[in-house]
Amino acid sequence: MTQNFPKSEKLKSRKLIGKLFAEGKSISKFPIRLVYISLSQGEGYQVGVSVSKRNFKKAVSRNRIKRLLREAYRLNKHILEENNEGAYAFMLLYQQREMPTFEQVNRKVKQLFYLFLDKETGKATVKNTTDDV
RNA sequence: CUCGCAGGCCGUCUUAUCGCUCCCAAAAGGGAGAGGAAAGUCCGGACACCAAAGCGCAGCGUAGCGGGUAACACCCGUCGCCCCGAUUUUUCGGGGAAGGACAAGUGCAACAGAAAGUAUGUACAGGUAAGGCUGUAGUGAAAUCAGGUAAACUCUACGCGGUGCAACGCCAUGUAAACCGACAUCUGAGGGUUGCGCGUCCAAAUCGCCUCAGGGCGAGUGUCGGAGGGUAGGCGGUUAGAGCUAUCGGGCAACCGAUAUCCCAGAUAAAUGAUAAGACUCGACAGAAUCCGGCUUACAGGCCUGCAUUUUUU
Repeated sequence: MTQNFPKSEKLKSRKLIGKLFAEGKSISKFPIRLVYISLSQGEGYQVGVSVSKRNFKKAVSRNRIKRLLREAYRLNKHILEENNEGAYAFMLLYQQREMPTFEQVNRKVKQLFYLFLDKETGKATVKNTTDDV
């Protein structure tokens, strides 16, 4: 399985991001929220991350959390690729005021991905979401 | 060695695995990758565009003298002033600041005092035709002294055009075409223009018909508004520069010159990270966004230099 995060998987189009927030569905596993939308063309995932300036005034803190979110995606994206072949745009949002550890972010992102698979594919996932500690 | 003041410097490190951005390479692979403040956006520039890049007013900035610089409100030197310490009849050392003009006008001034700016008129003495007319006393920093005050208005001198890389250039493209309304067509609708004014600039094309000869109507053209309908991508600008380091020379210094050497982030929903292990003094403030020079603010801990001070030893 691959654990890289090349440019082609980064959500870059301003237009697509606008569409994502306007029309996308969302699932939440506090303090992280996943907004996603199915893409009609292309394949694979395009992923962006975001932290509100309101919750973290300092750029250093926002950078830190965005890096943790990207890292969590990179290490867990095999969960998505093994179970779903569609094309999606993702936006991961961090919605708390406290600085998390990598382990906290990693766990929540994993849970979110399983929730996403349940919802989109309907099939039972390999792992249960609740006992994942 | 103790405590204090001033100035300067550094600002976690090492290894492994998995990643990110840029560059080199056909590939394998290799190389580089946040700060002293990257911050606040407060000054000064470079660079780019804008019409008369014109003038006046307004507005803003600066303020001993000399120097440095691309430039400055910054830096250096120096004079005067103020404060502290030593010395004592004059110096030395350290520190501080927003240091042009109150003899143009206006304003302001605690306490004391009869009276504090159009000045006032107590006591004693002197003097007069008469009178605070004169002196002294008294209050106060100051009592017609050309009073004080310009981090008060103001005045003087000098300087300042505006907007900022979301500038700007190129490619792609729909502020499109068609439609409706109003106004105008050189006696000009309207537009451009920095806060205002003046000035200046841009701006349409005429044709047909009717006529009582003034003009009228229509088409075209132009402008404004309505409605309609998008894009929001790519490349350049964009990192080799008032550049870094070293040596020598000039200068009290800021700084300048010469030679050698090095290439040192370049992202764009936006790279520089994650995990594991280890070390120690246990890691603060904090993330480049066109680029430089300053200022200001934030900052755990550590180091160095100078001055003063206390103590010990020789």
